[in-house]
Amino acid sequence: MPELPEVEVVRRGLQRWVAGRTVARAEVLHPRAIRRHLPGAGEFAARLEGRTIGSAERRGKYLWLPLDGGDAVLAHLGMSGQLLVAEPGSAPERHLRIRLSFTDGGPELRFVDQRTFGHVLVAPMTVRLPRRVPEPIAHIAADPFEPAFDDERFVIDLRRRRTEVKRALLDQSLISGVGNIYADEALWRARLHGARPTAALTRPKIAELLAAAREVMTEALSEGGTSFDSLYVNVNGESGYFDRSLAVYGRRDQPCRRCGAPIVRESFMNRSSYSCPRCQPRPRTPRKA
DNA sequence: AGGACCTCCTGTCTGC
DNA sequence: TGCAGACAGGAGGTCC
Repeated sequence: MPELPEVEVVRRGLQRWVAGRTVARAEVLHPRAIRRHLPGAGEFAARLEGRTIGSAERRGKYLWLPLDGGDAVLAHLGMSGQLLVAEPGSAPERHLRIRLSFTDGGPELRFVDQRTFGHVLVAPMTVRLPRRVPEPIAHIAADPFEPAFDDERFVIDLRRRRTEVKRALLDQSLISGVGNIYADEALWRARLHGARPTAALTRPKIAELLAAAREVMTEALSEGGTSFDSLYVNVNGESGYFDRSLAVYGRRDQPCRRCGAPIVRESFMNRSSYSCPRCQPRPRTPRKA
């Protein structure tokens, strides 16, 4: 559920609470949480203990903490992941998966994740410019708030795809940070149905869609990030969410805030898409029967 | 090789 | 009441 704005809230929390601190001990309480760290839990802990965290970085929905020595702790929150700051010795959360304690004896960093779609690993950094990122996410595109994001490139690449526009928005190798909620919100703002073929979109329409995505995520961030299920909490354990501002997501049968037509829910890739049937008409020629 | 679908996972909610 | 099934969905893997 956490998308770019929610992850950015977490990043800011990490920057405040763990940057500059040295890891004393790393405990893995559930092996699935480090399943992408192929050498396993013992090596994961050994790679962390004694290392000092430099800062907190983000690209799209990925977070990382550069370590002295050149590699980084990389994390993805998945659906339900939380990074919590907690007093040492305080009661473990029900779904506590990883715990980092620090040499200064201050607050621990805990990775808590009910559905275990999230993961954490330690990895080297790429050397590729303009921005060095952890190797496992070298294929993840810049997010639309990074200086490295190229609007003109995005327009060209999107039109080159032979797919539907919502699928393209969710494709993290084209643009990162956009998930199901903000994809639906951006499409509503741009008055586009998610099933519209990307190749048929005009350049101005794509620019409008990109602007809408930036707007909706900027607004979400200004409200502290959003998350519907109570699972999402920011790094300090404080819940953040932004549901009042959503125009379509989760609003089936409620009136469109623009035209009053009842919002419809459609099935999409085993999940949901919400849209206004009047403002965002389905394409006339469906790609599939 | 790009695009589409499958799967992982657990807690909550709905309907019979 | 209880249980089965739907639902939430990011992203890597796999298949075509």
